[in-house]
Amino acid sequence: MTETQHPQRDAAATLPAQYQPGEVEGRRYEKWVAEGRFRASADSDKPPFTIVIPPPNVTGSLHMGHALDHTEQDMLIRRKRMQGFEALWLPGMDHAGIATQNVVERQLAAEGLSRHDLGREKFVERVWQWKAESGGAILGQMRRLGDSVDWDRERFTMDDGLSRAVQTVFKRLYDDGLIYRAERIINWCPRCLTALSDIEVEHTDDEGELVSIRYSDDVVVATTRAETMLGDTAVAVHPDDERYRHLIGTEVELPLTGRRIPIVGDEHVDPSFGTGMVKVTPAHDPNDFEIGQRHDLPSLTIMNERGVITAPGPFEGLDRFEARPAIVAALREQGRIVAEKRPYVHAVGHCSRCRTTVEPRLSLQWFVNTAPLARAAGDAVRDGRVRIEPADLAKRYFAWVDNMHDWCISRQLWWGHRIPVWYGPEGEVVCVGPDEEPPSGPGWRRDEDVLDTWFSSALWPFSTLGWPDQTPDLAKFYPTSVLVTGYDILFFWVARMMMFGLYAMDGRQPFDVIVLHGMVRDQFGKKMSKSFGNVVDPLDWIDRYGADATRFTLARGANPGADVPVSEDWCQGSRNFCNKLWNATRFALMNGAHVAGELPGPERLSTVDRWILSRLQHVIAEVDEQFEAYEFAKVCDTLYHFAWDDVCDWYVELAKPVLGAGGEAAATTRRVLGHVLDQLLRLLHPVVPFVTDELWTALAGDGADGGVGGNGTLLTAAWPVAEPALLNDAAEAEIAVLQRVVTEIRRFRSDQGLRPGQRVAARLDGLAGAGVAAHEPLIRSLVRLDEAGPDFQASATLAVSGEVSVALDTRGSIDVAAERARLEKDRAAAEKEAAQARAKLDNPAFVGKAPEPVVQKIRERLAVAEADLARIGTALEALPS
RNA sequence: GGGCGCGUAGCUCAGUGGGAGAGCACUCGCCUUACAAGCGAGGGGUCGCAGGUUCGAAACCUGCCGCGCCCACCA
Repeated sequence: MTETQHPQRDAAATLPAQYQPGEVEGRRYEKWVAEGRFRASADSDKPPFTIVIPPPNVTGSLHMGHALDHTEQDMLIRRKRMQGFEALWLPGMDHAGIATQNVVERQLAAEGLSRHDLGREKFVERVWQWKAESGGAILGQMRRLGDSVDWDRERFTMDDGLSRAVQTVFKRLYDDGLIYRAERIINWCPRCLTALSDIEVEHTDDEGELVSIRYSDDVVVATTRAETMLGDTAVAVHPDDERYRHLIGTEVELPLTGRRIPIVGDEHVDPSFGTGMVKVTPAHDPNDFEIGQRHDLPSLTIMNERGVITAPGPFEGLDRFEARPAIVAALREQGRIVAEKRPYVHAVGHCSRCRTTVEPRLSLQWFVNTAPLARAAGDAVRDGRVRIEPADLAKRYFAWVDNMHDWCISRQLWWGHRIPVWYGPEGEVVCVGPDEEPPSGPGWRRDEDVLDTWFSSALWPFSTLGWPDQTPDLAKFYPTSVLVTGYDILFFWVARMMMFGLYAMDGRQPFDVIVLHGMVRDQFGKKMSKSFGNVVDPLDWIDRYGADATRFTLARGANPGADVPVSEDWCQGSRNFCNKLWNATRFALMNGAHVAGELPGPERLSTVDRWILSRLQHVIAEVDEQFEAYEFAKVCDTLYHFAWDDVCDWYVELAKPVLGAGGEAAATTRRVLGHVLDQLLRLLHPVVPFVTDELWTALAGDGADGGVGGNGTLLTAAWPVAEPALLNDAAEAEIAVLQRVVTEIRRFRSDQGLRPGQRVAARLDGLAGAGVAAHEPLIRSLVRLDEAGPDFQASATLAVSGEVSVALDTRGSIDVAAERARLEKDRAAAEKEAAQARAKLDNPAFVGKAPEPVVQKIRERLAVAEADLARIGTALEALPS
C-alpha cells in the first residue's frame, strides 16, 4: 500500500468524535445473529467448548446479577470461539414452579378467580398462555447485553424433551430405590399450600414469646408455639435426669383438653435448657416427630393446611397466630403460665417465595435419598475431576454435600413436572417411564403433585443436549466445560446438578470447572434492595452508557468468588474507556494505519515500535494466564492500562512526530500502529464486543481476513498468540529512560508554572550514556524544548536518572524555593532508601541468610539511591542561591 | 449454636515473605487539530490492635476488637 492510498481515511471520516453505542449495538447484534455467528455445530472438527446458561426464571427480567453472570460467560465463550473452539453457549429458561404459578394466580385473583375455579388442565393451559404472551422478557434483554448464545438451541425446562429427561431420571431413581414416599415432618407454606425443601426456607431471628406452662405440679414445659400443645401426645425428660427420672412412665393431664399423656425418657432432651422437660407434638415439630417414632406415640394433627386449628374445642377455626395468644390467655386464667419471656428472639423459618412463616407439618411426600448421590458429588470435586474456582469455596460445597438431608421433591402445585406415579385400587404403586403406558381402569389415579422446580434444573447440562437420546449434541458438547454462577446457588443448583449429572450420565461429571462469582452490590458494598433504593437496572446503564461499558464495569470488579460493587461513576469511566478506544482507532485511521501485509522486519522497526510490540507480547501472555484463572477483573485491568497508558498516552504520542515526518519511518509506524490496535481490539473483544467489532472492521475492512474462518468480523478473528521473538528488554529499558526524562521535564514545567505551550531552550546531557541519544528529537518534541543557542544560560538543572541530566534556560527567573523544596524532598527519600539498604547489607544475618538475588537487588537499590543523591546534590548546587 | 470469610488511601478493591498499588474522588495547570467522556503534574496510608515466628511480615502463627455471609430441629 502506498502512502497516498488509504481507504481507511474514508472510514475515519465517517467516525464521529464520540462513540455512540446506541447507534452501533442493535445493528451489530442483529448482524451477528443473522450471519449465524453464535451457532455451534455438532459436526465440527473443532474441539468443543460448552457453557449452559444458568436458566433464568421465565418470570424474570434482567438484573445486575444476570448481567455479571452473562458477561463472564460471554467473555469465556467469545475468547474460545476466537481460539478456534466449537463454542456453544446454550440459552434457555426455567419454568420456576411456585414463582410462575403465583404470577398467574395473582392474575386470576384480579379476575375474581382461583385456580380451582379453572381446574387443573385449564389452569396449566393458562400458564402456557401467560408464558407465550408475557414470559421470557429476559431473552430480549440478553440481546441488549450482547450475549453470544446459540438461539437455535434455546431450551425451556417444561419442553417435551426436557420433560422426558425428568421422567426418565425419576423412574431410574425410583427403580434404584433412591426415590421414596414417606410421611414425614416437612416445611409447609400455609399460603402457597405446598411443601418446601429445606433450602427453600429462610431463617430469620424473629421476636416471639417463650411461655412456661404448668401441666401439673411436677411438670412445667416451655414453648414459643403454645397452640401446638393441643397436639401434644407426651412430655419428655432426659432419661438420666435425676430430678425427673421417677416421673418416666407416669402420666399427666394435658390442660384445656382433659387428655392424659405419658411422660417418656428421651436422649434428645437437654436437661440444662429451661426446666429440662419438653412437650412432645409429633405432628407439628420435626424433633417431636422423631421422639414420637422412638416411643411409638400417636401423631395428632391439630391444624389444617392453611394453619387453622382443627382440634375440636373452643379454639377450632382460629388461625395459628390467633390461637396462640388465645390459648396463652386461657392457660393464664387457670394459673398455669408460670413464666413469660418477652421479647424472645429465636430463629423462625419463612417461605423463600412469599415470606409466610413456615409451619412444620406431618405429611406424605416424595423424597430423594441423597446420601449416595451426595457422596459421589463430593468425591468428584475431592478427586479433582471437577474444579471449583476459586478453590476456597470448595469448603462451602463440601460442608453442604457432606451433610445433606434427604430432599423433599414433591410440591402441591399444578405448574411443573407431574410425578409419574399411579396408584391402583388395591394400593398398587406404579412408577411409569416416559415410553410406558400408564395403568388405566377403574380406581387408578395419578399422583397429584409436581416436582420441585430444581429437579428439572438439576438435569440442565444434559437434558438440554437431547438426553435421554444419544444425540450428536450430547456426544459433542457433554460434559460442559465451565459452569459460571453465583455462590448463592451453589446448594440449590450446582450441588444437585452434580448429583444428578454423575448419576444419570454414568459417572460423567456435568462440567469440568465451576466458576463462582459473588453478588452485585452498590458502590459502598451494600446489598442492592428495593427498600434501600439502591437497585440499578442494567438496561438503564445500557441505554445511557452502552452495553460494553456496563459489561466492562461488571467484569472489572469481578474478583473470583467475591461480591462485585458497581457505581454509576465507574460505569461512566468504562464508557470513557470505550470512547478512548474509539478515538485511538480514529487517530490511527486518520493517519493511515492499516493491517495489510506482513509486519516490517526488525531492521525497519524503531525502538519505539520494538518497545510497544514487546509490551504487547507481555500483555497477550498475561491476559491468557488471567483468563485461564478466571481472573476477569485482572484481564480488564491489564488491558485497560495497556490500552490507555502504553498505547494511547505513549505510543500514539511518540508516533505523532514520526507520522508527521512521513517517509519510510512513517510507513513502518502506520503498519505497527495498525497491528497493535488490531491485536488490542481482539484481546478486548470478549469483554467489550460491540465497540471492538465496530472499530476492527473499520480498521481491517469488511473483507479482512479474520483468521479462524473470519470474514469481516472480530467474532471469528483469531485470538492473539504471544510471539517470544518480539519480546525486547533493551527497547523496554530504553523507553523507560525516555519516559523518565519526559516525565521529569513535565514535572518541572508544571511545578514552575510554565505554560504548556511555552518553548524552553534546553541541553540534554548524558543521553548517549543511557543509550537513548537517538530519542533526543522525540523528547524535545514531546516536551517542547528548543536547542540551546549561543546565549544559552542554564537557570535549572534537572537530575533525571542514570547519567541523564537536563539543563534548562527558562529565559527568566524560576521559583528557586519551589525547586529547592522539591529537590530536598527527593533527597530525603533517596537518603531514607540508601539508609535502609545499607542497614540490610551491614546486617550479617541478612547477607548470610537471604537468597543471593535478593541481596543483589538490595545492592542495586543502594547504588541507585547513591547515584540519585549525587545528582540531586549537583542539582541543588546548580540552583541560584 | 456450628462453619466460612473480611478489616490496606476519602470510597471500592488488588497485592499473601524481600522497594505500599489501581480505579474513582481530591489539588494544581492546560480547549497541545484522536479523544475536555480529554491531556500533563501532584497530594494522600503506623496495611484493625497486641503478641509471636523470621535476617526480613501488609502477607505466616496466636489472641483480641470490629464487620459480613452461610448453615442450624434447644423446646
